[in-house]
Amino acid sequence: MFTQTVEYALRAMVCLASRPEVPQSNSQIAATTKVPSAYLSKVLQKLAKAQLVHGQRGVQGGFVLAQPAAEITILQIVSAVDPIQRIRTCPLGLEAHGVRLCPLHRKMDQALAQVESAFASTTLAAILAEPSDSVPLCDFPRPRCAAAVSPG
Amino acid sequence: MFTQTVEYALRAMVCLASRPEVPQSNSQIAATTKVPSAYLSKVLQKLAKAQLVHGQRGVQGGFVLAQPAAEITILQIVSAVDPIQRIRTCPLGLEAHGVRLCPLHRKMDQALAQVESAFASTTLAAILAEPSDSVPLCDFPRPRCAAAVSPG
DNA sequence: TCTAAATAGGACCACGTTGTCCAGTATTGG
DNA sequence: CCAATACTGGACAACGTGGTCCTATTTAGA
Repeated sequence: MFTQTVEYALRAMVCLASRPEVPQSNSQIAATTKVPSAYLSKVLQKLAKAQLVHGQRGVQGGFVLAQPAAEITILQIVSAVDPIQRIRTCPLGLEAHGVRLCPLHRKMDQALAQVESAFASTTLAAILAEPSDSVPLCDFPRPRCAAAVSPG
Repeated sequence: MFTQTVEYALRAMVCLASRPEVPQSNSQIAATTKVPSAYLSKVLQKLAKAQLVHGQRGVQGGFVLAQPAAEITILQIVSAVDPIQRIRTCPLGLEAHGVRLCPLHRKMDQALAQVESAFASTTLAAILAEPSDSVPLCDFPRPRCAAAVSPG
């Protein structure tokens, strides 16, 4: 239902949000998120174009969030890499349906709207703050770990 | 978000449900639903394997619903051609997440669950019965038309 | 200034989905 | 039995997504 690219983008953003201070390089993020690094670089480029991250070249460079995690929603991330296509006009091109969709497409669009709304109301910060047995991207069960594996 | 195949399958099922008595041939359905007929035949085969429609060969053959429209849900149709993949285990394969997903994947799966639930609670009959300005697959605005274009 | 680190971005390939075409087979009617 | 109808199913082409690789460019620091 969601594309691989969306999954990757969300992982990368969670990774960045979990250590907001230091820039993280493509390969660091790739290691933490288990995303193929060459492909991750494409995804990060899309996120950069959408102004969600900022990439800094050169030694000590890497990526940082372009805004505080509390101000970035899941929907923004999804929209940056693979926007949810709402159904706005009849897919059959029937004149009579135009903007007022028939019950079938109305139902489908309602489902899309629900997803959109759920994603719009969830920020990166909320994801990281949520109490849980497990922490995003982190392989040890208990809390108190900084959500990302600390590099050796 | 939803695949083309899902869209086609739903159209075909609505088409069949709108005239439950007579079998409709592939090309009739294709014309009504504006789906490429060669591809529609693949979709109908999937629906047949899922026991949602029954195909009858030979003269006067065609497809009919295998169950009453009131007993077929949108979810069944979607599942037949392109099942919604719920997130059941951590996509990163992290041991600690196992069944108890981290907040990120929990959120994503909740969105999937919402869609699933919306589709599970909607039947074909409900789609056709719903009052609306426009009728599925039908290009004239007012009700009282049988939801499918009557053949000349 | 030179080198190493790191992003930016283009070219390219593999694969699944979508879509087409064609031969095979069942069914009805004459 | 014959012919027309219509589903069944396999082979194959077009296309977009996911994924790899290689080169150019920027930047920090010795």
